[in-house]
Amino acid sequence: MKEVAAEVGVSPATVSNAYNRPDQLSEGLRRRVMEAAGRLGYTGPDPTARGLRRGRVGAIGVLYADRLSYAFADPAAVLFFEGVSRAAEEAGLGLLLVPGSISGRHDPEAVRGAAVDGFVVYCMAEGDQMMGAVRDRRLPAVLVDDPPKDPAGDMPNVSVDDGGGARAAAEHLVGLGHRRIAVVTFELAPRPVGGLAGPDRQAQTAFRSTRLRLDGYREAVESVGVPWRDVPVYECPENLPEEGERAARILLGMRPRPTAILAISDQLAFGVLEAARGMGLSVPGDLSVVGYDDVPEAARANPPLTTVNQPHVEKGLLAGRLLVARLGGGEAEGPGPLPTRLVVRGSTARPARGHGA
Amino acid sequence: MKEVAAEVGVSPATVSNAYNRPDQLSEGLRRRVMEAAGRLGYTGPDPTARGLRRGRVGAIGVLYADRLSYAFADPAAVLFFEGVSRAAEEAGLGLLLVPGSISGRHDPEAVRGAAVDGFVVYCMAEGDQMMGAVRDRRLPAVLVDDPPKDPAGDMPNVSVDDGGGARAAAEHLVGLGHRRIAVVTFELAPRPVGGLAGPDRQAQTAFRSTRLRLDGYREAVESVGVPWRDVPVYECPENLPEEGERAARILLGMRPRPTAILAISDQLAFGVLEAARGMGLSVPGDLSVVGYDDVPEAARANPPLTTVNQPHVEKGLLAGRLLVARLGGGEAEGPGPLPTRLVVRGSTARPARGHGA
DNA sequence: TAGCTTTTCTGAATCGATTAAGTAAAACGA
DNA sequence: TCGTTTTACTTAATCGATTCAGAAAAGCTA
Repeated sequence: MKEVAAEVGVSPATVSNAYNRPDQLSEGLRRRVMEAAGRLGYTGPDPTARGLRRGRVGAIGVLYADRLSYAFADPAAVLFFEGVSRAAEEAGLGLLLVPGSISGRHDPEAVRGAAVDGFVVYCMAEGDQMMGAVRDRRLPAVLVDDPPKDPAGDMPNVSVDDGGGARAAAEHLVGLGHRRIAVVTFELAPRPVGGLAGPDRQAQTAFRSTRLRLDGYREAVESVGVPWRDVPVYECPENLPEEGERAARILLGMRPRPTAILAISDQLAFGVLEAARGMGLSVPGDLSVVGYDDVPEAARANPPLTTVNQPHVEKGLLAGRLLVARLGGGEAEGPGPLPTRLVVRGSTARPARGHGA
Repeated sequence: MKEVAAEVGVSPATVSNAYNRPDQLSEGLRRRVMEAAGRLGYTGPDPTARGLRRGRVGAIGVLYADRLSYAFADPAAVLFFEGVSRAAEEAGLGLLLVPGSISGRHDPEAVRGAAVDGFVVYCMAEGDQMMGAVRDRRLPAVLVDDPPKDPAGDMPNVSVDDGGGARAAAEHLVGLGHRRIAVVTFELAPRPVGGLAGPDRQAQTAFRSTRLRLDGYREAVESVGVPWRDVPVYECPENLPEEGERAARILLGMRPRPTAILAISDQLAFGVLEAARGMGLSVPGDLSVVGYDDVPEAARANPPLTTVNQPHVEKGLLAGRLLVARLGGGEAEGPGPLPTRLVVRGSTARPARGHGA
């Protein structure tokens, strides 16, 4: 910029104005500045320097608890990102993806070094050290799905009615007459091992939305007199269809065999469907399956998956807009929990006779 | 930082060293600095200021031609991002998503303002003005899939064997005996209208990989004596299953009806499958369908989709690593075209009698 | 034409760090 | 004990812009 100023014979301040407030200088000079800039290959103010001086870098960070590559493998997370990116776009901001873990190690370093104006914190376990790092940055932040227990900070949050959605899913099954129900869930807490999760393990559930869903399932089955301890819960170490398949093969190998499976995500449900196919079980004839998320693929699955819709994109959009509002100095508060909705498709039906009660 | 320095009674340089080169000062002082920092709520050097001084901000930008929300809606793009994010993670860098279009307007502004150390340019049309903006930034950049015609810059690229993959797909169909083949493609050039694309429109194809695929199809069908003009090509304005469905309904309404459809992406192929279902056509009995990309859902589709596998994640990983190498000052060159591979599943078969020739 | 406002541009401080070069003190070798 | 190396810090320049408080020039009014 100094060079451009020298070339035109004006002060750097003027060049800066040429870019940032064209009304502050005469039309002719502005043209000359731009022309000289073009000649010297200057494309405008350096984003970093501008960021430093202005105190805003023009980007919002999305903090994801795990490795970024996991996030991209999860269609629900991707839908959420889509929403956030839309909000960022509206505000003309960039979107920096900030991993909570780097090469497998959980490390708040990325949070400290992220050049952003604020954070959208997604999918963070309660009490995660990452939250401390976010707070320390003293930047506006919006929490999604998992508001931490300590409400010390003034961070607003956006969440969905996870409990209600899960309850609706389970009520649908018990309403159809299912009594032998099994649950396939993803990580209950960071660094999971996988396998059947007894009461102890379930009590460790660190993700709020996960706990809410499990509680929702529980309420529904207990409401028809099925004790929760009779409902096997299989914890998958990763939210992948292959893991869901493995879990389902184990659950479906139990006797008496479950007549229905509640999967805590569509990804896992797809695996359950695959397992049923592989074991020669027809869905929904021999087995009913309910997913969670209602990702686009759910409608195209074979059979079309009954699942719980949650407004992922809207969730991201609202979280993003909320952050943008906070960036602007507002004290905007998060909306109440977003609605979830059971979508009945072709993967659920009454249990075959003799299996129900 | 100045405050911390004052608190401890040392110079700011020492505080900086405490964070960046702990070996430069005594253990005791370092502890005192850290302790004072904690007391004053200082979390370490400001990323922006550090970026300015060091000339590196610790982030790489992924430039996507369209709106970010479109990118997230495309599973292939998401897989690519996954690869790039993995490379970024390896190098301890952040990932900034840079939209080529903001609220629908194609605008290189985001490129100018992106605080990054380099770009991975994905899916850019040839001759896009965006490329000029990237070049002007004079940052290392890696081109993916669509190297622009002018090889003026020294930007390396990573691409896949799109022509070969497409040819294999079409050869598979003609090998099965199909002669009435139709093509469903996504945008041929920016700002598409959609509809049947005649030779004129096809000649405008601005995305290199798209043209390579179309050419691959063409070679294969012409090799068995079918003139390319007899192959209807339907251009969808967006890469969405719904668009593929609409396209297929139109193509399948033509008489004589095509016995096979080549879809240029799996997303579109899913729509084709849906259209066939809706029209009471069995796949592969009445209609064969081949996709492109081999996204995870392809294997789970009903029927499992025959498609062309391309290593999306690896492509992103290589592009990311290449950029990282360039960032380090290396002159690393891109690998040759990555292989594509036809994956035959359940959506293709010999045409029903009487429809072939 | 004097006095006043407006327009157009400049000077200089500032944002928050990094880093090469330099200095004072401590440790070391002979 | 003197010269030399090492250790532990500091000084001051720099990264590339923004922005506020003026100053000079121009335009306007009466």
